[in-house]
Amino acid sequence: MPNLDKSLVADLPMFAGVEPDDLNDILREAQSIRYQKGASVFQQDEEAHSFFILLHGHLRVMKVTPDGQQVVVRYVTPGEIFGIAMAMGRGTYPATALAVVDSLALVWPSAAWPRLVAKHPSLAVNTIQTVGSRLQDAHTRVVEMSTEQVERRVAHALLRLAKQAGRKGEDGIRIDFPISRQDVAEMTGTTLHTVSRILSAWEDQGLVESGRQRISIRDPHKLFILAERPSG
Amino acid sequence: MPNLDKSLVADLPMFAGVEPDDLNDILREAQSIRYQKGASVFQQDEEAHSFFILLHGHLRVMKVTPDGQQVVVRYVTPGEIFGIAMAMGRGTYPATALAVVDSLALVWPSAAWPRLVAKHPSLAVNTIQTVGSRLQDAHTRVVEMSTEQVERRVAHALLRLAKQAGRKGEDGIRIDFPISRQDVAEMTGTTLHTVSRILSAWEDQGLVESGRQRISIRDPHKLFILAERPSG
DNA sequence: GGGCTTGTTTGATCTGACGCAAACTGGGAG
DNA sequence: CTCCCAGTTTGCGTCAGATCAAACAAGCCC
Repeated sequence: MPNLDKSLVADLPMFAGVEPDDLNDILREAQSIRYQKGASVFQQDEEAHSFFILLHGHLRVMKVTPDGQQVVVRYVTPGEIFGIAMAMGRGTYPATALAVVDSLALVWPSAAWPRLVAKHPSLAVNTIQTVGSRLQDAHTRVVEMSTEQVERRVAHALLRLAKQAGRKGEDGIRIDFPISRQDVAEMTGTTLHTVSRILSAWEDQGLVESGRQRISIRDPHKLFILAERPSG
Repeated sequence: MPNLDKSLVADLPMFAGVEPDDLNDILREAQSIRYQKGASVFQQDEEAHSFFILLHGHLRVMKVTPDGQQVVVRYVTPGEIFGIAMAMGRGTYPATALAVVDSLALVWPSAAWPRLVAKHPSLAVNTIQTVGSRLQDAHTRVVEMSTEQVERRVAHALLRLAKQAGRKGEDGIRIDFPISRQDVAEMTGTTLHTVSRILSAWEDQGLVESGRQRISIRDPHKLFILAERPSG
């Protein structure tokens, strides 16, 4: 993995507790690959040949049902490890990852994983924490889907997006990659029509400002109230 | 951990690749504790003082929302590790675990985890796989909640219960612990009323046979068809 | 810059499932 | 054996949100 600023990578949670020398050893086996906007990084059910760390850009991870419906599992933000299907004991990827903007990732062959983990036990510990926190997120989402109605689910989704990919601008916190009504619908288990109606209503109230594949949160606090309040 | 048949424990997936001597080392730090039906093993938001392996019985793991609604996260079956909040980097349990029948578990202090993992790297590898497979399950559930309507969600839930806690009887596959309509509702994000209606209909069609806190699947194949078919 | 594609808005209608309410029943406690 | 309670069944009215349908707009390509 030539010509890459290691100081950035060294601070990632995945490499916490890893000595600089060991880090070099780990990075030596990786290559960096660019993905153009719209390109797929890996496909659902494809053999899990590699695992990755995102350096730049944003990915959408989604699952497709047998009858063609899509569900957005999550968005990957820089610094995150992803595609670790092999480490989780699977032979294939459980979902598809797509670059929503031009992106750059470190890529290791899955075959390197057992060796790396054996040599650098911190990796295993950090991976447990990473996967564990994703499990929490997934459970949170199950709880939301079970108990909240659509408007609040959308509010929660937007707040989450703002936290992990929000960029402060003059019109509030803007989600830093193109995202459509359809995408939000696939994150919250509803339809683009309903999302559109909700965003229109929020726009009238001055809560958000949005357009074609673009959402900014003007009033995060009010949105938060709306997300938490049983019926507000 | 005195007087326990180690041969049973040795075959658990969590201890795959662990040498017998090492296993003794691990088990030495555990104690076994009994939980009466209805007793809580740990509580949501409580400090994560211990982690566990279930030896006998069944636990219901659930989350409670701020406004008091419950969601069943999963049922724990014998052989499974649970309560590993600490390993996942959390200080408190994210959910409550309740014994639905008299149960028996091995219990380790959470403080022992780092030491055990450091000494027996297989534990970390196995834990990643365990947590990973739970993450898959959770994502599957999110997809179901997003794309399927209630009847199919209930069908999937029952099939899953049958697979992990089914006991063959004369009236089909019976779920091996007391489970109410309310419980099924909390697993599928619906109400006990709707579950009751669905089960009644299925009973008329000879798909299931059920009663007070008791469900048997008479015709798993037809139920499976119903669960998978877009509109059957 | 004109046309086309892709995403968005908004209206009208329909319905699955929820909420409420009330009756019913299995099985344990005394 | 009877009472009682928790769990279950079932009917009915209602509504959040899906579905269907159509017009509309922002970019992008040529």
